[in-house]
Amino acid sequence: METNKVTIHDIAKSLNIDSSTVSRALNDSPRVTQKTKDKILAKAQSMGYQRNMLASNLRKNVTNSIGVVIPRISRHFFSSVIQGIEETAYDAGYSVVICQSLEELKRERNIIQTLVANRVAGVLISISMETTNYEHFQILNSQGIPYVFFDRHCEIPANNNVIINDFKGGYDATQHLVSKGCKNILHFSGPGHLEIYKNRLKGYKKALSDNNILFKTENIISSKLMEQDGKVITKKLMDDKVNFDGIFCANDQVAIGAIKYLNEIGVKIPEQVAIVGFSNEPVSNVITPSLTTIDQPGFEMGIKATELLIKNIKDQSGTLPPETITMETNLIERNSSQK
Amino acid sequence: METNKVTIHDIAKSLNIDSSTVSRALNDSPRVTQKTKDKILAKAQSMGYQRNMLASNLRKNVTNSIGVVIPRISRHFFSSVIQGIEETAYDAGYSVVICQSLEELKRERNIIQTLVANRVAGVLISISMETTNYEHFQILNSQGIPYVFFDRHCEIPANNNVIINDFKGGYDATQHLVSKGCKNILHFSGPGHLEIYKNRLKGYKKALSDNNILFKTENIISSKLMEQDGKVITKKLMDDKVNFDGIFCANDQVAIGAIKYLNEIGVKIPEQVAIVGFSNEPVSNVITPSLTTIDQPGFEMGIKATELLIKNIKDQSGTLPPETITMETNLIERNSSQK
DNA sequence: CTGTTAGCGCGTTCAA
DNA sequence: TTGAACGCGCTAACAG
Repeated sequence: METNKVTIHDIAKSLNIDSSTVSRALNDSPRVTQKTKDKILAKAQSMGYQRNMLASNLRKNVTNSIGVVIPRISRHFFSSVIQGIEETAYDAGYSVVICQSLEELKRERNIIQTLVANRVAGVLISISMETTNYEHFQILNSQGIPYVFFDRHCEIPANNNVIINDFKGGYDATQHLVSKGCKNILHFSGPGHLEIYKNRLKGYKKALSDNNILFKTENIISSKLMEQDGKVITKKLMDDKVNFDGIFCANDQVAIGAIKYLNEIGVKIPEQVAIVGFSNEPVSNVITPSLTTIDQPGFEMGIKATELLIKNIKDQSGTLPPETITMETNLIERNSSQK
Repeated sequence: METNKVTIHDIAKSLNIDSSTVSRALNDSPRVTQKTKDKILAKAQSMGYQRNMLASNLRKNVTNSIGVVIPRISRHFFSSVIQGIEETAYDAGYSVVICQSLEELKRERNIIQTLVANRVAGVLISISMETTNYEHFQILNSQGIPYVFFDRHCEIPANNNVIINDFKGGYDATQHLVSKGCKNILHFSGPGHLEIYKNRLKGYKKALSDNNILFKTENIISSKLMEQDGKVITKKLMDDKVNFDGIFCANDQVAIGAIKYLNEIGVKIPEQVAIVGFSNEPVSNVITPSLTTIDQPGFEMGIKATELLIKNIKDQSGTLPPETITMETNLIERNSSQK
């Protein structure tokens, strides 16, 4: 047990040089001759040396981990973002620690604390639905830990953000429904304090006004956008015999709930009712007539966010200006002929 | 910048005691009076002390992280397992590092190396489809790092495993199809070297023989079980006009591929054809007549595996006998009346 | 370019 | 029960 006890001192001793030179060589410092570097690397290899990351971390007071804070890993959108994060981070030599807030502010605070205590190199954050104040992120500033918001960002402009063009997404979704002949379009919206849902709503309003359709407040139905919400909302709509010919859903969960409920009660979704969600895979498996989705590029978003974060981590001066990257959605119209 | 520089020395100094006593108190050692303990804890609180995990890790030569090695995070089954892992680990004070092998042996080896170098407290593993030898896991033994296989385990019995009763799952699936009247049931199986697929196949064979149905080798179609495989296989079957009245799919991906292809070419899946997969959510969203699934308890599996791992981490003696926990699947018959 | 020296902050010996 | 002292393995500062 416990083999691998080779330290830089061992390899220094066997080469009659100093351990600090070995350290420099292993870190590819320019302050070592290529010749001695080669010698040291060869020796290290042959002795089966492996750097003790714990000691290295302590000395540098930082780890090679990137913390990721998301509401839920099981949401398809987030797991595809993580796919992008993982690949980018892995290639750059970082490992990824994933933490779920489960949409609770309390947990989110806790997670940030833990990540700071573990001296992560940087943090990627998509805030929870409960998050209305952002004080807990200040600790990252005070500790000099760079961070990037993605998707669910906060309205503070002085941050690094990688976000979706939610306004255009909402606009496209609504415009699509209008062009399909819908006159009375409902919007299942999210919590009013989250930027992304505010912007999707703005897009919805703009598309209506551009088409000379009157905006009605009662057509906006806000919820936490869980699948269950979709069911409950749709049930109430049907029970109340509310008149509508289109729904623009602000996310996939609520859309799935709505479709499932309609299926359950045996209501055939007519061609002219279209449901537009904001994430790909899960909705695409729910077969309805004329289903169209506004897909978010989750994977690419993960890559962009990680690249931006790493750029900030690598930056020595700490004076990089805050940056906001906006990504576009894709409207995907599905074949309505499938049964 | 860089506030929080409170160390055990600072709090020792302000109390006129030694830092070692503070260390003991903070670790709740029995070798400190309750009175001084209280005093120290109060002071630590008021000074805003936070343990430096990096230093602690170095000294103990182990972190409080659990490594998880899985093929793909975006597979629904794995993300539900992770949900269980996360919750259990979090409650026990561990953080979770997720690593994806992407079904590549090379990456899997690499990951194990990295986890060892980072001195994780333990590892949870579901092996890749390429993994046919298990030497790279020996390094965990030699370093004294406990590990547990879940779902995709290897045939080595002297390990900790949390597995599905795949034999019974395969049996139940096949029996279900037979009882629905199927006489000629195909089986979409996985790589022959993986235990789980071998066992599902055994269950299939047993159910056939119990029903006096002749087993035919040509009814077994093996692949890597990706969605694309399901499409390709089904296309070939249809093109070749192969005669069958039921399919037992060894996972959800391949089932989705099959169903999607049939949808694409406009073939209505007749009532007597049932497709049985091995994971829940994604398939449940694919609406077909008489779809039945054999659900795996992913979340519970994550909990069990993590509990077993933590038990092994906590064990000082290192002589805990290997343990194998078997979990049962649930056959879920879906309402075939939905269109 | 290389060697010397000095910790990072904690946990654990050994003494008292 | 507490204190003193040491070192985990590495890197950074300062010499030369």
